[in-house]
Amino acid sequence: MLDINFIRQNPDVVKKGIASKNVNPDLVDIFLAIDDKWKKLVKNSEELKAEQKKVGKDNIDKAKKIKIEIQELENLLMEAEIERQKILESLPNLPFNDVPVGKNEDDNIVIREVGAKPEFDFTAKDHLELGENLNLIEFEIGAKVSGSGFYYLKNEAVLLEFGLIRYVFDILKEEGFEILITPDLARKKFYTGTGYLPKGPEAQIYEIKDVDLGLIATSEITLAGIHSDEILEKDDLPKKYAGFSHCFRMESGGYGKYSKGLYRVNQFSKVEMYIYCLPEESEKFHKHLLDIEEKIFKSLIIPYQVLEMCAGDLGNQAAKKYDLEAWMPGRGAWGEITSTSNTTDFQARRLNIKYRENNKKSNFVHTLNGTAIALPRVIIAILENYQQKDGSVLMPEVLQKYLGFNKISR
RNA sequence: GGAAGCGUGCCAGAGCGGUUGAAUGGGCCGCACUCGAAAUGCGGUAUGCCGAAAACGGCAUCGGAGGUUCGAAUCCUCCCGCUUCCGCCA
Repeated sequence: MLDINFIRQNPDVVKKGIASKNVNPDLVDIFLAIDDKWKKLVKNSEELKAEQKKVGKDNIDKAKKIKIEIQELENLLMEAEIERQKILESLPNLPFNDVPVGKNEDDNIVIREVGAKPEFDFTAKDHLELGENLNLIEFEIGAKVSGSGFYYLKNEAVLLEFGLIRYVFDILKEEGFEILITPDLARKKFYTGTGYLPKGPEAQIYEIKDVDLGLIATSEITLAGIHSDEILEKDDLPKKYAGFSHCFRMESGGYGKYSKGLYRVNQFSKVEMYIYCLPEESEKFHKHLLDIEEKIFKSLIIPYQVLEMCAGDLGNQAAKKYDLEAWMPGRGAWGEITSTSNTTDFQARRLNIKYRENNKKSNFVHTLNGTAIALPRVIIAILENYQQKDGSVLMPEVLQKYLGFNKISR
């Protein structure tokens, strides 16, 4: 959510910013018009209430009449308020000035490429074939029991998932994160609060019938919720959390040739990093998150490239965002494996997360998120990059002590 | 899942229909006392919004959302959370 005062004072800056995210800049004028109307209604109704209070002490009949007037005004005020809030919540966060200009993912910038792509003297298989041959992944039973988009991991793939999680948690503890396993379900106010229902209701969240709960799409939701409606002490910042959860996404509709397999699924495991910090430090911590992501993939020896997202591909909440894409030989293309965003005070304002220094005035914190490890996609990358001519798959060296084996073969 | 109780400011804790944004104590911040400190005394100590250049004025907020009333922290309904007892389970 943007700062109302900032919009009032800098309408042109806001227009320019949201236009760069492909959002209609006229929304700003529409917002200001309704905001103006709202202000007038507030003034009128507050004056009447003050009158009512005064009069009620010695003239109850007159106060009763005022009450009726107030009710009429309050109805109008409520309408204006809902409309105003709706527009406000539809405005995306503004991109930083140094974010590349661009319309969509085609305009993202490759900052660097790290690691050498493997060269095979045989025809590389994709993870589907490897998974089947090595008895690691079962899609058909997943579809039978839970529907398409669900799968069972089997045998070494199970151990690989747990080994990766353990490995990553060791790194994150070292980097000063508090490690957590979060709930897989959260109340609606949280999965809307972090903006995961941006366009219309229930876009990609599974909701539980008859209760105010939905399956989270990422533990960003549960991590951001930890300090909602709190005022943190300045000295306690930054707060760095790394949370494991299962993630659930409906992903209804097709995504073409990459729909098959583990790349886009309805349920997966993920460790997410989340930082609450002082506004002046968020750019520093964004770099920190990107560094950790790169450290993980460097150590796993998986070739990747770092992308800086252009304004048009930033999404609703981010002021700046980097993705890591791993090389996936099975498709002969890069595939997204992490994403880290600086959401500045956009989430904090919506979730009401502030900090205060001694008795000074409080202010909104900045929040950042980044993928530490999204399991299925990393499993794809490992299977495909580490495959051998004989059909077996070697394990990254750093994982071996977590796995208890160094190779998967039949 | 059933029953009962509870939810007030940074904390503890009063208030249970009307000058109560909220007694009292603690904490914290000033000031005084002191060579300095402790103790003591005095003063201050919420947030959001609207209006004002400002001083300041107004409105809202006592878990959340509604309702009753001229008026609600106080009465009613629903929801959330906590505690205790019973049931059930890993």
